Amino acid sequence: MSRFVTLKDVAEKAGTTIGTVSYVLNDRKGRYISDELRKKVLEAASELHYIKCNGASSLKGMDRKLIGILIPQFENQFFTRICLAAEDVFVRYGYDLIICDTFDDPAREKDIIHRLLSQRVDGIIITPTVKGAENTRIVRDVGINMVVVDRPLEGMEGYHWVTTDNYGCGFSGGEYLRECGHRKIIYIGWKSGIADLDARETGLRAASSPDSEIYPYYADFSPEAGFRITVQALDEHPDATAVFFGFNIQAKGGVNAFREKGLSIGKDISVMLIGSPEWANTGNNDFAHLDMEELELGRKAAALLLELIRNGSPEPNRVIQDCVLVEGSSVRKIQKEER
Amino acid sequence: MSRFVTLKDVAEKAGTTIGTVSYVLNDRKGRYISDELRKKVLEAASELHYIKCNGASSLKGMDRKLIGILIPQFENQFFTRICLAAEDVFVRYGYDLIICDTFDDPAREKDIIHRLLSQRVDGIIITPTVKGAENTRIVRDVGINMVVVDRPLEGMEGYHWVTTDNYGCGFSGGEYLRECGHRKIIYIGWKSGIADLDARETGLRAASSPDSEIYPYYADFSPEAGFRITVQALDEHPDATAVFFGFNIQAKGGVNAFREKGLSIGKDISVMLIGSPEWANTGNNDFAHLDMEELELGRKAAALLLELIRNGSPEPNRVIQDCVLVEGSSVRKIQKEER
DNA sequence: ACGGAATAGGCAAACGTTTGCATACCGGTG
DNA sequence: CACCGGTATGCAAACGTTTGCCTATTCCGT
Repeated sequence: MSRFVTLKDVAEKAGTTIGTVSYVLNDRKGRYISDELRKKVLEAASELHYIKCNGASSLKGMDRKLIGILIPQFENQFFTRICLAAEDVFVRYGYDLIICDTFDDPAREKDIIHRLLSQRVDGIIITPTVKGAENTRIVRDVGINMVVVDRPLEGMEGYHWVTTDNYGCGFSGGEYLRECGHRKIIYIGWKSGIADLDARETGLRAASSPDSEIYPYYADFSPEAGFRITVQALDEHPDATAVFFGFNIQAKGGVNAFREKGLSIGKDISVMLIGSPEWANTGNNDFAHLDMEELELGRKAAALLLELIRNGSPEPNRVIQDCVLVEGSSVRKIQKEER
Repeated sequence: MSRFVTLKDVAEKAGTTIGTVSYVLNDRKGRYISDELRKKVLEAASELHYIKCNGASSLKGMDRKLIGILIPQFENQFFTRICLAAEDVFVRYGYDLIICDTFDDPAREKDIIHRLLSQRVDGIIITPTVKGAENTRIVRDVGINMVVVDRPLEGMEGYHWVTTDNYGCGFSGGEYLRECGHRKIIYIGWKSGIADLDARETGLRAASSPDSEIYPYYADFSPEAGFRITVQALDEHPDATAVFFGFNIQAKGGVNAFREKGLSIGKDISVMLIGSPEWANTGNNDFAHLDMEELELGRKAAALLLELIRNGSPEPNRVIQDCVLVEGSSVRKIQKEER
């Protein structure tokens, strides 16, 4: 099938031995090599188009130059942006990124982790499923570096974690809606089983004024479910003046419900969401939202993992990143006298 | 650092030798192994949490179980969808996917290809840059299977290629605009240096009626460039009734130009694009567009590559996928008497 | 009783690297 | 001249697998 040039081939052509070739190509010090021979080796390697076999060198304890990243939803821009940013960091240090989609399925997650270990990756970045703590135990056991992003490993201690301020997201959004005069708010959320994510709703409630009414609705983590639940919520609460989407993926379907119901966004109904999908401010859309700056999140996670791989770090790190409120015409400012 | 269990450890615990363990774990036939010993080996492996080292077995000619995919723009949903679909196919066969962003930079592409070969991937899927033919020569030389997606390898023969019908996209769009009565159309395109992509404009022109006017504008492959060029085009051609975006990435910025100029999409100006970014039909947006069905594209490419890896295939394959016209309220139907 | 399957499993060579150890030459110093 | 440190390179063991080649026992038919 495929035929690769090996050190042996290079050594033969340069008239020396594989040991010497290895030293030259890796530019190792602690060994004397004449300029003449070095040049011959380099030439031979280049002429034969020698490409080192990473798998073989990793057997000798070298870096595999491979990082695995597990995300729960590839179609969710929040996660693809994290990957994008991480990849950009890793390539600078010669690492390749294996990107895996768990589809939020714990069984699939377990499987993927196994495969990644089998590839002997140098490190893992993961946004875990509900069973993440259990599934990642093996990673810790074999001693592979890992950084958790976004969601926590529930029931586990002492891991490295880079995340957003979920409570803050909810709170900032709630504050903005309160300031704009909204008192009856539909909240669309996801019952993920991950306590940390529920803080979005908690934050929203905490920021709302005491006389406010929050109508909570929960659906699956998909645009379709978001659409259906939004229609239902609007039907059941025609008095609501605003809809707050806790998750952009549900919002994507949800925002299509208003057209369906003949409601004009920013006039008949105010809409806001957590996250910055590209549709939020493109074309006719101008949605108020909370930017979680996921590019920065990905960069931080990648940098932390690299640090761990290179130097190790005894004490577990935890980084919480603030979110940024972005105003938009999708939220109407209700005058005092209107209420 | 990390400490993995090896075949030797398992063999010791099971009271046998590594050879036998290997046979058992890989379920190789052609060798007799008593049920008793097999059970002991399996138990030992599971208790010790043995995880095979793929790198070592690939040294012996086994599959690396690793596929590389190169795309020019990670932030472009067209490509992320291709990856998403491909990943989904590959995992079913136990392959991991290394996703790499070339940023359309030939030097980076060359670098990435080198790294992937160094990982001894079993196959490569690539949407090449302008220098793709040159940069992928080495892939062919070492005999690694490769499938090209979307753009061609210009100046090269006999490779496997899965692509969309660029001419057809332009033609279908032009036809639709003609039927809706549009005669003065701004075309926003990308001077990529890739002839195949220019067929989009050619198709548009071919479908337009003879008395039509096409105003072509070209910009870089980014939303920002798309925005600027659209503003300029609108300034220079206030008589145009429609704008046709050849590339969704430019369109993303471009569609924000209309708000800026006080033009209402679907009323004052008609807008259409090639591609199906998620913003096109979300919330207030309802853009007519040409769906290239990239999920299907990714699936086909992955399936073809798998086929090549498993069975090989002498004659190079070429698959061209049709695009689908999706109507939308962004295009106004101009009445005869209005003209 | 004997030859030959069939059953069962050990041994060691290879895959492509990295690296410690050994060798060998040279010039200079005591 | 014996010794030493510096220079330059070869040799071979290991890393964790896979697999071809042995050996040894049992069982059956003649």
